[in-house]
Amino acid sequence: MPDLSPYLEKLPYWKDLSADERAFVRENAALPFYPAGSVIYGSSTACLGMIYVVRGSIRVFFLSDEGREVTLFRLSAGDSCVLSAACVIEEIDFDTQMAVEEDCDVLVVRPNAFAALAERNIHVRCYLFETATERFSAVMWVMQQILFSRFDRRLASFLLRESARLETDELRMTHEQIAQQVSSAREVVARMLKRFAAEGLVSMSRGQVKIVDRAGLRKLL
Amino acid sequence: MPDLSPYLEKLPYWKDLSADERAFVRENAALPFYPAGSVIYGSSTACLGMIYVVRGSIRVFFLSDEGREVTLFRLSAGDSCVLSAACVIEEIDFDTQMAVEEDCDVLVVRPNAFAALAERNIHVRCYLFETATERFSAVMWVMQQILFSRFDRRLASFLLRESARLETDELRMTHEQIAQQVSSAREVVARMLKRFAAEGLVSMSRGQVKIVDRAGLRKLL
DNA sequence: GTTTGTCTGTGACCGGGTCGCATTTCCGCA
DNA sequence: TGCGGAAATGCGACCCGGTCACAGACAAAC
Repeated sequence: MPDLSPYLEKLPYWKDLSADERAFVRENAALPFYPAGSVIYGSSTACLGMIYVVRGSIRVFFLSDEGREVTLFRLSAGDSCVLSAACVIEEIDFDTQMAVEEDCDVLVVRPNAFAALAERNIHVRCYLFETATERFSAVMWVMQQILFSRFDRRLASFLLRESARLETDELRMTHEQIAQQVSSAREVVARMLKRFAAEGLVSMSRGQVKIVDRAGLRKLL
Repeated sequence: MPDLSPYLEKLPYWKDLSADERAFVRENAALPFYPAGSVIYGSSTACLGMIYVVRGSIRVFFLSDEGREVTLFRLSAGDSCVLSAACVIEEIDFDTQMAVEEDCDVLVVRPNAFAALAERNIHVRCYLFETATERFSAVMWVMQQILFSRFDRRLASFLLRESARLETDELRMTHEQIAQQVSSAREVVARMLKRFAAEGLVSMSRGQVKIVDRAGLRKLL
């Protein structure tokens, strides 16, 4: 059993806990490892609780009955999230899925413990709603994109963002993976990338997209 | 200048305020009247502040550059909302519009005052994020509908909900108004209503839709 | 009556999601 | 070295719903 202290101290509300409460959290926390590809939270899994990502990255998305996915946001090292504790938060009554993109170590505070804590300590309660609100804000931006932006814009914007994030203009992703991130279908991404390629904005090869004309892409926004 | 006390006491966080804070709110509150049709908050208006609806109803929606609207939720008597104070809440950085549906009396706490209050009083701060989260939850439901539900379902569901809410099966609404509520276009609503009528689910006349076969509509869900 | 504005009906078109299947590329392994 | 299968891509047909451009149809005011 590893010592969780260094991670527990990273919790945004740790400083607002009493000694008793800290002990209580310590007893109800764990640090599981999740391999890439695993689904850590969703309709088929039990309630997870509040999470803090120590290493790796997680994709949070809607899943429809027919299997369509809409990506809401991604969590990476240092992020915490309470949507995985939705089941014990009465103010939140919708359901999301969480899938691991890169191998993850995740600090988990069990759902009931977290709920009890939020009940007793107003700082924790405040933290809970505050992070939820921040996610809200981010998700609203995504929704505006999906609802109002033509697909060429959305794809161009994604390619530019991703290239900036990874500091390279050779993106190692399949059309399928891109489609997942921009919440569209593989064929649609392929169609548009082909158009982009015809216009000299990008070049393609199996499993990779290379940005050729960054300025041209930016003009689409 | 009317006495605002009876309304101020309805604020969810009123009981958590000190005497000083109550006086402060009193000095920074107002009770304007807004006629149906007016836009009380949006890209073209100043920041409004935290609101509490005393009478009437308000529609909150996204507005795209091209003028498309997506209805998020509606506020009616007794509801409060902080999205109209988004400009002073750094955790919220997206923008909505608010339009009056039925003549409204609205208790308003000016933005800076509300922000100052939230800064000083953790209960107010907690209230702020808590209501934001509740809206979040409701909006997510709407988004799931728009993203995943076929239009016939969405329309049927709206007709049934509205008929239940108003306790009548004769809905006095134009196609245009219906389209606004379900975030679609007038022509699309007309098409679908015609189909519903052909199937004997509803009957139509100018400015009104009558639900004929409630069970049939429900079967669409 | 006529006028005017609101409401509704309709056909054509477009973007993008869906489906089915063909083809190419990669990679492990005989 | 070549083969088999999975993964990745290409592509045409179709559907749903949003958009556009009109053309009636109806109601209230005069």
